[in-house]
Amino acid sequence: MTLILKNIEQHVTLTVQEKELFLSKTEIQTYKAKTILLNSGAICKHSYFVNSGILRSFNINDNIVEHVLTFACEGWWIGDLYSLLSQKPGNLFIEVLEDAEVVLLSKENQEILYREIPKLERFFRILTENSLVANQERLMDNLSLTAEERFEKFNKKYPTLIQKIAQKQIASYLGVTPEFYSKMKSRLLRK
Amino acid sequence: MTLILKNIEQHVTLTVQEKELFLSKTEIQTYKAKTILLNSGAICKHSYFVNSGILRSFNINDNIVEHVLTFACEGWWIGDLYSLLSQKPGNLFIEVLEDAEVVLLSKENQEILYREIPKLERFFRILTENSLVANQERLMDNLSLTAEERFEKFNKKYPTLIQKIAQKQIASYLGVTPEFYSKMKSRLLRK
DNA sequence: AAAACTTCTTAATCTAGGTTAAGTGTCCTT
DNA sequence: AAGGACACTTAACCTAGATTAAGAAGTTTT
Repeated sequence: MTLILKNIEQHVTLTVQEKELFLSKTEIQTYKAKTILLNSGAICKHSYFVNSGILRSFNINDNIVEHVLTFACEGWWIGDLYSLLSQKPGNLFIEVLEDAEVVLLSKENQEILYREIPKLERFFRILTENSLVANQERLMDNLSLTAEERFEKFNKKYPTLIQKIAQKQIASYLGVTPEFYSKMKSRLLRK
Repeated sequence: MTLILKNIEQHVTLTVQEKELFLSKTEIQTYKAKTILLNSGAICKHSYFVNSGILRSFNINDNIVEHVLTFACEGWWIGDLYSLLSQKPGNLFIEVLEDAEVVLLSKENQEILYREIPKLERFFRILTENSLVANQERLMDNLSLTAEERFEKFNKKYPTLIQKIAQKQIASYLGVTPEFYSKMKSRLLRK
């Protein structure tokens, strides 16, 4: 259960009281695979931290095609940041891909915690900075690499994910169709 | 000159002393168009805030093709966040597109300011959150929209930029070749 | 353990956007 | 004001990846 505290203490140090206060403002839930934690069009009320299992966030465009924005495994945060910050309806779905235990931190409690434990401003600043760096890299990769190059990079970066989740999810993350993903994979295996 | 203070005060309130301290840790420079402020392979030492003019950040892949990550006009921040945070050599160039006046904030001074004015943790957290939201939207747009749709969205979002900078820059931001951009533009005009 | 569903594979065909190339316009330089 | 370097356009042709379709292989449900 202290996974989330370990996560925080990678960047800032908390006192025992602060840890207790933090935990008192969170809530733990378990969810079965296929559960939808957030629907497109809804307002995102929580940040989610994954204790175990796998979640994903994705949107669906006019053509009814899904596109994965993020996967979140053990020790990762996930949410619809746009909706969470603006408290307006978002475009993202958040779904459980593999039975999961999740820590929920509501927006209100997050704001209370910023006031009570200012160090958490620093923690979430660093967390967000790291996400932004990763996102910028992915954006540039999508602009400048071929699907095959992105696939190989993904393989190296998340070797365990590939065994755990459906191919179509990875295809969707990479921005290709499942058919093309399959073709690409067999082409690479033949080498 | 107080543009940067106005920018900060959109999210947090500073005392007169804090404002003075902040400004004392920054430096103003003017640059001619085509000046390179940061080279790929170099370590990024500063965050840049644009008082006037236009900058861009971009990378260059193996094929010698440029891809624009960001434009920054009056009132925007720019930098190579990856390199700035890690203090490792980055992949981005930062270049002046239109004669500019820029506020430089060094990484060391930024860290001093975090210590002296903890509210700035909050400011930069919010700034980074907003960048991340914008980046995530752009990423999803690149995955799910056609070049034409991205072009129209860009038009609506940054109507003034289009008059000011070369078409090839916008093409590069959208992820298409200048030739295709030109074709697309005349196709849209014919409607 | 059969039915029903979903995922994955393979292959033929199609298209958004890339490449190459040649010509025109524009704006720095000197 | 002439020359040179870019920036933009147009057009013919090309390709990475999409679409469609149909079958095979797992999974889940009953």
